[in-house]
Amino acid sequence: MIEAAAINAVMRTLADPTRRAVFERIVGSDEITVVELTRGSGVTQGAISQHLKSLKQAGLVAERAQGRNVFYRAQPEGLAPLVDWMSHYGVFWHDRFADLRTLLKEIDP
Amino acid sequence: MIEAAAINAVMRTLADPTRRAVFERIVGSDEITVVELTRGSGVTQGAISQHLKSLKQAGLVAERAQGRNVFYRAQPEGLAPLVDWMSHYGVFWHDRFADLRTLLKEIDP
DNA sequence: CTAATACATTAGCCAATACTAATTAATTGG
DNA sequence: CCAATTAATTAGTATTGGCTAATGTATTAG
Repeated sequence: MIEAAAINAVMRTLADPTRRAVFERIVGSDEITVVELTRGSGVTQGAISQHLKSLKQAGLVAERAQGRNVFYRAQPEGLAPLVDWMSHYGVFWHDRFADLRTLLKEIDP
Repeated sequence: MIEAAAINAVMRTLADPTRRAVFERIVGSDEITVVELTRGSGVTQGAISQHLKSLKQAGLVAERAQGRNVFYRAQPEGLAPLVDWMSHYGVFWHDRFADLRTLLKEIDP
C-alpha cells in the first residue's frame, strides 16, 4: 500500500508555483544558497526560507551549512512517492506497462 | 519548454486529498456517477461536484451525461504534464535515464 | 401530473497558507 | 571590535480554497 502521508506532503509542497520554482532552481544547480535563490524570485528572503523549510520537511531538498551560508541541494529520492503514485493511478502508463517501478528496476537493477 | 500553466493546474488539482481520492476512485472504475462518488466520500454531493469541476478543468476527467445521471471517467492524458515535469525535474530518474519520455517511446513506439 | 432523484451552482463561513516586515542569531571582512 | 552579510523565525495580514446548506434544473418513476 502506498504511503498516503508521503504523497500528500510531496503533492502539497509542489503545488505552490513559487515553491516549485525554488525546487526547480535547486535541481538545476548543484548547490545553491538562499541569497541566490532569493535573487529574482519575486519574494523576500523570509519567504524563501519558509519554502525551503517545507521542501526540506517533504524530503525534497537537503542542506549543508558552511560559514554563514547554507547550501541547498535536491534530494531526488523525495520524489519517489510521486513516482509510486503515478505507477498506481497514472492510468495511461499503468495500462501500458502494468507497473512502472518494476519496469525501471528491470532496466537498472 | 514545459507548459507552466498545465503543470500548475494538475499539481494544484491533485494536491487536495479529497479531490485526489475522487480521482483515484474514478481511475479505479470504468465509469462512475456522482452519487456513487459521494457515497463514502465524507463530504456532501455539492463538494463532490465542485471537485469534479476542478478535475475536469485540469483535463483529468471527462463526463458523459445520460438521463439524469452523469458518468465520469478518467482522462489519462491529463497526467501528461506531470510526466513531462518528472522527466525534466525528477533528478533521480533524469540522471539514470536522461529522458524518461524518450525511454518510454523506445519501449512502446 | 407529482414526487423523487441526480447533479450543478451559489453564497457564506472557516481554516489553511503565502506573504511582508521586523527581529534574532551567527558568521565574516576591514 | 564593529559593521555588514546570511539565514531563520515570528507576528500579523490578506488571500485562497474547501466545505456546508440551500436552491435551481432536469429527468424519471408511479
